[in-house]
Amino acid sequence: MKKEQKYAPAKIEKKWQKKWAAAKIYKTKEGGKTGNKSSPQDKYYVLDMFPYPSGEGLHVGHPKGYIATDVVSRMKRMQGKNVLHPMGFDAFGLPAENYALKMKKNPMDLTAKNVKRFKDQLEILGFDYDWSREVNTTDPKYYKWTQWIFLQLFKKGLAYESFEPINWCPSCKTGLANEDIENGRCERCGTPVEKKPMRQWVLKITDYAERLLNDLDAKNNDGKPLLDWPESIKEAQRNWIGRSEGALIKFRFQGRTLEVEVFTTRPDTLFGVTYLVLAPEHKLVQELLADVENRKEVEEYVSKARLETEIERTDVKKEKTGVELKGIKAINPANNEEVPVWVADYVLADYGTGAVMAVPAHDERDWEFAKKFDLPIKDVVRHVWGNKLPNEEFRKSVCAIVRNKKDGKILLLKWKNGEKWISPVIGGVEDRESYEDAAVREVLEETGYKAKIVEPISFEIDSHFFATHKGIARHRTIKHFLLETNEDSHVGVSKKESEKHELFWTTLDDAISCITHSDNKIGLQGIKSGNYSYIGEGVLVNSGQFNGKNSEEVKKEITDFVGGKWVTKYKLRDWVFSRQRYWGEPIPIIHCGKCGVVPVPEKDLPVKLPKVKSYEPTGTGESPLAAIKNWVNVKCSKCKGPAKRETNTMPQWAGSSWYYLRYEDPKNAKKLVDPNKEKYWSPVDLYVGGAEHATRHLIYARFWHKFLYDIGVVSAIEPFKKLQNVGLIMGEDGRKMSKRFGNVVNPDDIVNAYGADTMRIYEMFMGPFDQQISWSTSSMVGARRFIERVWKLRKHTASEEGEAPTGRVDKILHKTIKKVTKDIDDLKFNTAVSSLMIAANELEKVKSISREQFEILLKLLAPFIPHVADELWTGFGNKRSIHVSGWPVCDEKLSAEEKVTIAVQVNGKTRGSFEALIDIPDDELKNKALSLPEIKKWIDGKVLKKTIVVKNKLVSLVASDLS
RNA sequence: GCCCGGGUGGCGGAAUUGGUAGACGCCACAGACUUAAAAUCUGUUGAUCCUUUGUUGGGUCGUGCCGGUUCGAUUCCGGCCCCGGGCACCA
Repeated sequence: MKKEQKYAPAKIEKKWQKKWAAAKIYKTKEGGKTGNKSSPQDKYYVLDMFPYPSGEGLHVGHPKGYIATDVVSRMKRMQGKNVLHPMGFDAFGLPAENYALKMKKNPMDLTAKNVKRFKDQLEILGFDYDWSREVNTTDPKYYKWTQWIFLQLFKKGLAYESFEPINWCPSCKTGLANEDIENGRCERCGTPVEKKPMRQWVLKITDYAERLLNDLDAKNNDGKPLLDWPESIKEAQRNWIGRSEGALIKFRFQGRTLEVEVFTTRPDTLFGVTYLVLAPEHKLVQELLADVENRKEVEEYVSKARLETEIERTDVKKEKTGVELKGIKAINPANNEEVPVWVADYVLADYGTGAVMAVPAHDERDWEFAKKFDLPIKDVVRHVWGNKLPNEEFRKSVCAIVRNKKDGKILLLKWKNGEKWISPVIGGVEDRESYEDAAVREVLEETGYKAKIVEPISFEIDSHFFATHKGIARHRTIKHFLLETNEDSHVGVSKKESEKHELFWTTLDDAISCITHSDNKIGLQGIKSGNYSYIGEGVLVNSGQFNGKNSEEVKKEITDFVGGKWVTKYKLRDWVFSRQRYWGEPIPIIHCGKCGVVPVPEKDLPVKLPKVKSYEPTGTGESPLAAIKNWVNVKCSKCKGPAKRETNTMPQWAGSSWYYLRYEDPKNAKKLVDPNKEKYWSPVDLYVGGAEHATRHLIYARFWHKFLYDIGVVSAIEPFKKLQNVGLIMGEDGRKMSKRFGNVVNPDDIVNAYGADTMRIYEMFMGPFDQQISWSTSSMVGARRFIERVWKLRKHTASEEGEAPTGRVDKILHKTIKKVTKDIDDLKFNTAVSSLMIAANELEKVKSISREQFEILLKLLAPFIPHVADELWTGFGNKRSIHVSGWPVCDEKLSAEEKVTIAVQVNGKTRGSFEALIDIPDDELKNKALSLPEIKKWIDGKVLKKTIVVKNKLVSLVASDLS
């Protein structure tokens, strides 16, 4: 080794990348029976979400996840695992196609170029991918199997043609899946999505909803979760799948045989139904139309609703609209009451049955609708406060909220009874007096204000409580009212009343927070929200034989009573799988005039995507492929008669739904994956990628995997054992890195200026891996300094006959081995790097270290800074690369501390500390603590009341004054 | 609105069966080296008050806010506020 060789990353990095490639040290050994004999316990499959090679190129944020898997895979390899760490490209789909259209290039050529550029950019970072296993979703050898999976789905009835209206992006000119929509807009281009009826292929993902949901919480035999995934991703999937249980209940129509079925999660409120609502698209609307008195009005409403975009339609703030089907009445099966039937767009056609029973008293949306159209509101669930008490005295009472007409302030009473109560006007209802009269009378008596009732706010609520000031248990039935008054209507108040409480005016918000009893707040909360429906649980009233029962407990009983069915519904929709675009896998289907829909025989796969001159989307519901006559026109594979190919293509998410399996056996021409190899490698042990894939890629892949499991292609029920999210790297200005903001940092520039190793270790060090964080080039220099110090540390090594290794060095090293190993396993790279820095700092302080000791440090560093590590490693004369050497193992004996610092606290505050041998008895620690001068100072003249000793940690003394 | 994360110095962050808050790094400041600068090395670096001017020693406060449990709370409990994300007219 030359003595004063300077650290020059540019020189060593290229050199090592070539050497590694030449020596094939990262080539994965074959698994399974066909391969080596290593057992599945020795394998480790670590996977990145493969990139979508856009034309934009990389910024420093993109490789962060790849660096992490690289670190993990390198450690696992050194630990003797058979590591599979592959990389490939997801290149079909809208983004590439739109970009190609913009650039006026063929997407096929452009994709090849982008992939090349992407690979070059990845290569300079020194990753350990086994490129011999590279996959590309646009390669016919690959998409042959994507098409094959589609055929299997078709055979099982899980791929079907549908003519239902779907989401259509008028700008991208294609249909979209529910998952491709963000707040009513196309996720790609932001254009508001329209509903468009058209023929399309749909995958029945809803058949798997239950399993997709349940397996999120499944446990292994050892009680650990089957999916070691971030809770946020699991939660996002639960929300997306959106399971809810409820009842299907049939309503007959007055004077006809027709029935309508509604779905409700609240069959307990059935007696409170005051009208029925059908979605505008509901079939029955058309069927009933002939007998509807206001037919024209209804028709107009329905066609208007069809034209609305998703955004207009689902805007929560929008006022409710609807039209009554005049002359049509439905019959409530619970009490045979006739209720009107309405059409309104607040009912969604594609959830539940597209029809709902409206219970305005107990549903906010129905309440709003009923208020607007002046429909009756019938209370059937009574809100109850507190539990029934013995010997209750029953009272009907009112809670009168008085509002000042001028400034909207609310009148409250501050009670002088010593309990510090604050309440609105409350009082009992006299015999033969109405609630309304009582409210007005009480306000006048207690406050001296003449007030008028504006509206009742709630139905009766029940309150059970113990009136401490009177010493009796009470049961009140309370009704809240809103009244209005103005200051000049004050007529004075009796002395008796003014002794009881004083009056004050305050704002609505303030009133809600200062009222002392929550049963008196309900009215005010209703006024604040503008909605007086009660959606909580309670006791049934006005519900015939079910009166007095708890609403939660009575749900199934009422369902049975009316012959309803208890069912489970999901928000998850079937996966709209057709795209009317060029750049995707052709759907392997033939349409024959005689035979109908015919699957392409498996032996004819792949159905290759033909080269075309014009791949502009047509917007007609046909893809550009429809124009290629010699491709479209084929012989029917059944009857050999003239037929046409399906011209729709698959969505972007098709190829990525199974690619992880192909890495296990990338060249297999006969099978998607060899079962032995699949058994050996599956599942993926660690999967790293962005959280934005929570409800698309990760749901689709789980769905396909479960299907492949069902048809015996794969052996595990879930594809990805552990999932780790990578946090975005933002620009230095805290915004997303984007050309638009001019804050893009290019990895090539960073590597040129500082070296790949510096960029790698900095990205691992900058913060918790899964957290979003801003790039900081100035912070990164610390990483470069650290590498320089390690570089210099090599001079620190003693010559062969040098000094004997000290215990201190071994202790530092073995503690570091333990920490770094655990941290990498837990993907806490920032603290792993931090402990490596600490170790290097410590080693610098020591006079000299042995070669073996330095090599331990190098091995721990190797996953993070592979080039420097190998350069220094071979500098010591090692022949084989450090990356195929063994990972150090912590020797607990060497890493154990014999001395610890004991903290001493007096009355909970740390007042001193001392060094002590490990594990010495409590008594000795206590005595030593008491003898310290800085401690004596605090306990002199006091009585020691208690002593707490925590082994190897602290002594806590509790002392108090003598008196 | 519902659900899931999170809130710690000038900055990124560390510390979890409750036990010395601020590891590690950046920035900043001071010193060494240098004709000089850069680089490098050494040291200081939460706020505030007292003491010292023999240059140090010590007190109080401090992990979003308020309250509670405890000898002791960033950590546990109750109530709020703010930020990020998911879902949202899903009956």
